[in-house]
Amino acid sequence: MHRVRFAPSPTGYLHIGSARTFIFNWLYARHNGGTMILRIDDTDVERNTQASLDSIFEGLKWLELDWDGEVYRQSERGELHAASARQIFEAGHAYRDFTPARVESEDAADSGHGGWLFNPGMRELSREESDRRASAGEPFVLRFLVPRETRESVAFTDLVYGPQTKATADIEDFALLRSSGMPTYHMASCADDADLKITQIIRGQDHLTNTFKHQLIFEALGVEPPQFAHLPLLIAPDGAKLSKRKHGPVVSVTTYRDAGFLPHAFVNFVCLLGWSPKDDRERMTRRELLDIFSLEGVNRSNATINFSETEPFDPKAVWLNAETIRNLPVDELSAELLPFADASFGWIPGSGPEPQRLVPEDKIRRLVPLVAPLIRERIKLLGDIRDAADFFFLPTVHPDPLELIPQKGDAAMAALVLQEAEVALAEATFTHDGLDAALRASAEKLKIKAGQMFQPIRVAVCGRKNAPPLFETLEVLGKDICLERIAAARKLL
RNA sequence: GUCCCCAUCGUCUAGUCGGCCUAGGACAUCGCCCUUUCACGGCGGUAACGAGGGUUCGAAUCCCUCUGGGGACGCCA
Repeated sequence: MHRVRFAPSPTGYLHIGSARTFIFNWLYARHNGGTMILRIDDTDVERNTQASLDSIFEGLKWLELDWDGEVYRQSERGELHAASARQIFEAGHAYRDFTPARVESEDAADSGHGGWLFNPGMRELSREESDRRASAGEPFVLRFLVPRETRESVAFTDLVYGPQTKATADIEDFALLRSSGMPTYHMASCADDADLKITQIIRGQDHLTNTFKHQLIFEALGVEPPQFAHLPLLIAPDGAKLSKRKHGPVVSVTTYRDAGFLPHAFVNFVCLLGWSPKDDRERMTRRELLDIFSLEGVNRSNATINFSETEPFDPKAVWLNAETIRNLPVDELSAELLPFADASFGWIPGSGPEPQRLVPEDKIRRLVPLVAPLIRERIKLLGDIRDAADFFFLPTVHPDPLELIPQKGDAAMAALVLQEAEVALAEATFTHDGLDAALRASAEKLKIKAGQMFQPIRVAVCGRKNAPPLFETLEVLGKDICLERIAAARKLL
């Protein structure tokens, strides 16, 4: 039986690292027919926000990842945590430390405070004195009494990193309960994992050294510790662990969503960071992913995710997204594209808090399925529709007169082409074949190359040189708009 | 500072017990082809075993040292 959990703390939006931890847990659970539990680690009341919690749920919903109904909040399980702490204390594995809290000093970790293990005098306090001071109301933290005298080391076998041991002499007396009575992360997490019968804890490698402490807690609680699998960390191009504070919105899952990533492309990309199917496969469906996922394929070294000021997304993620777009059936792609089209073209830019419609919704709705097949090979993100398809939606285009001039031609040729095009198109059937026949005949008549014929027309109707294939484009635009735009372009010459 | 982890192309990675590795794939990049533009697609190129010692007939693969990188060391999670 496999029971895994995803345990985010709601102190910021859902970021890529957390999403990956979720995905690996999810894959593990689904692959093994296990259960996936969601647990909100919200013991730090100071830093928790509802907005952050919303963002986490929103992100998971977008990724189309589910869990098995059970959602727990640590803040509602205080009694369990307290009881567990009491149990450890009564069993003699913890002691009260009445030392006042250390004041927030910046480099606490490296300013000569190196090998801190415990506060002097506190381990030795007799039970009577400890009880007396506690009942007198003196504040204390409950610390784990690391068994340095009776035991050399703590060991466990990580499912990814293999056998791990750490000398008890290197483990400090960590806190279980704060002076407020609230449990620390270590206490709450282990008490819950034990109570919820979690069998595998799959989490970031930044917890690897914490695991020795957790091992100790489980033992003190008298329960069999779960198995652990630590995942290599995701690091930024600057070499540091990915963090919201340092690297900004690019680490947020919603940033990917808003730019027009498809959920599965994102999941696919994230899976490739620190895990490999070992057979050179890169694009995988969700089905394939969960069929072949295994902790054995998880790597041990950290993975750099590439992004920069100019390219906010890892090029491989973008490629994967483009591939996914190209392989989507037109109707599905259209549905995905619709909100982006509406946001890009539907409204008058900067029309204030109550935006005004620029293009009617039904027009956008009608056009998107026609445009989708023409741009699917030309966009990498759904949001690219804004630049790739503007001329289909916007009422007017503004061609650069210089661009109307064809290769190895001049303004006179452009004028001639447009004049001829106007005549030919007025007669032509607006289908791919009809337009093909009409315009090639025109080129022949003018004794110019097909390309020279097409370029001025393309620029006239699209407003620029780079656009989807001409005939399909003209067909979607329709005769009226094409003739109108060609006439307008002629005036520019 | 103390402890832990890691180390193959720019990036993500393959490399089961050491020989089949003159190190494979993908992205990115460069070139060519296809082509009405842009894309897509096809073909090809550049590009890596951090260093030094061992062990061995033979090491990217095993051991040691160094170096480099990351992480943890909080009454945060």
